[in-house]
Amino acid sequence: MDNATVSKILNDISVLLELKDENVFKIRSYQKASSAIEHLAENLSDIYKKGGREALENIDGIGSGLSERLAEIFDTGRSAYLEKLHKDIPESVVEMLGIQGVGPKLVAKLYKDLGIKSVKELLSAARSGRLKELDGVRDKKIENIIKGIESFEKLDKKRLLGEVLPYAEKLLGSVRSHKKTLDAMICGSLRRMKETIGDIDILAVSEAPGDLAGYFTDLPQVKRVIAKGETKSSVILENGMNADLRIVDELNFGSAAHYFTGSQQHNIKIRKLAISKGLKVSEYGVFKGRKRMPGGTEGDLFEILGLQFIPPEIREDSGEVEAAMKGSLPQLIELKDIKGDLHMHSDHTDGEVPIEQMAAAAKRKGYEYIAITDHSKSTTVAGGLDEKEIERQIKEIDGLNKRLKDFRVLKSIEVDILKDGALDLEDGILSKLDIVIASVHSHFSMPPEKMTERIVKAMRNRFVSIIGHPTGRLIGRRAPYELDMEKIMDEASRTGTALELNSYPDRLDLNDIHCRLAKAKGVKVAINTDSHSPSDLSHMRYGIGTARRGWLTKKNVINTLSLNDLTLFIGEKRKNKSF
DNA sequence: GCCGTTTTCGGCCCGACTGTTTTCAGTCG
Repeated sequence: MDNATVSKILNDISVLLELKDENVFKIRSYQKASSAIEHLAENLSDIYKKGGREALENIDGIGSGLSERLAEIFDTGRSAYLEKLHKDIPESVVEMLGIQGVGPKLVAKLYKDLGIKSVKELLSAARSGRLKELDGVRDKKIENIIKGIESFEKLDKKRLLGEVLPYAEKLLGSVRSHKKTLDAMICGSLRRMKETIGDIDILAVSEAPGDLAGYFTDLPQVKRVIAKGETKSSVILENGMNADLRIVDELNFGSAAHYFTGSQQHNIKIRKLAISKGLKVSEYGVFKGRKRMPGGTEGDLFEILGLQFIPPEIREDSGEVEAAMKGSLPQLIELKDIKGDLHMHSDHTDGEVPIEQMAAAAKRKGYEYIAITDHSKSTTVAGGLDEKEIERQIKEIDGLNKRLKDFRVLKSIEVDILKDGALDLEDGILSKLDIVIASVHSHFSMPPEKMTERIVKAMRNRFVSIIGHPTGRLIGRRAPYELDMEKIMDEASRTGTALELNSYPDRLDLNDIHCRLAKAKGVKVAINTDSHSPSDLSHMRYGIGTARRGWLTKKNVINTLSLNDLTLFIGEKRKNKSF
């Protein structure tokens, strides 16, 4: 069983406990454990297999009670506790929690006192006025419930980072354009560069907070105002997303940015650490008794607590606070470290423009090299290239390289890994290329052992320098193919093969957790865009964000190397005649 | 349910906004 599944079971339990009005700290324990497991690089099931319940209890947030629940999950594949909780509360009741402004207390009352079991039943009860039978529910509340249900479905959906970030940046631009705005930034999961985003958080400093709040809630893209105050406003946007604007004094900008960036688990950890030092942390600063400690930046906050600056992307309470205490945080990779892009398509296959235009676009980005990696013949839908067409492309690129100054186009191919792990092209033609990416584009549903063996076999070809989008997932549309990632990584490390972090917004494959595992296993990563047009080159920042979430440094990533060193890396593997 | 350089029991992050309230609970992040 994978960590995501276990994490979800614990989270589901916490939600049901909330509806049962259980002890809030018990609920928080389940939430904390769920989050800890979600961000774990190693497979929890393996940890249990190797070290039993004792090994589980070594993980922060897991004690004897939870280790027992987890042991049952691993031993039997299910949780009797969750099933028992679910007997009292059907899934359709839980779904009502997704409505803005409807929380566990209200859902419990709706279900228990009125027998309302679903969003649909809630809507008709709201319209008929039956909700007034409940204590503390009056006209305004009913009106909000109806409005909440109207945007319920859209709100529920998480969206891709690559969709939301550009949209949020426009919104940020609007906030910044207000005359009284002194400063503004994006916070929340967007700043942490999570692969999917639930809502948009913007923090601002303004000379006239009331004016700015009014301006924000009146923006044309705002569909509905949920809350509007001097310091906090919340709206639903025309695209169905939730956006919050928080306005603070300049003095508090840093501590508010920290608080507003999260994650929640990270904030709790930081605030607990502060308490242990006799301090208090809130969005208004660090306090000793009533006295506010000097300094207003995020850096100051960390410094007062005796911590290194923790980059937003790794604020998940997955070891970053402990590392910052010891001063052992890594220097995370940055966009400017990238010297080239090793996965892009041209109009020879399914790309939109000629090679020369892709090269020009990459050069404008300040890159030193790119690889043109068109598809191979098996990928017929994309017009994959056969040997003759590759020979022609080689000649074209050789010609182009003679004309380009201080830039190099690497001759390459994204070769298909066939069903049995063989490659779509013979070594003879591969050897004429500068670098080769091998990817799976067919037969996605295979037993995990078979899929693992298939990719391992491809890695054993000395011409394969990179495995493209290793899990094949399309976020929200296609599950990753099942494989033994640890085995793949061990083999990648052994053969000197890099794994790709594909930056395409719906791929981000490897994901953040995989990146951390790759780092631990000494596997090199290639952060590529898989660009099909010049504008796709800008997707690199999503790959960098994911890499940073996975604690990667410049040294872990091959396309931070100079062309010369990259060539050495490729050559090193090619020296081996067999694996 | 977790956790412990004061504690194995008694704590557990902190604050804004809304609606229904005469002092606060519920929700959200």
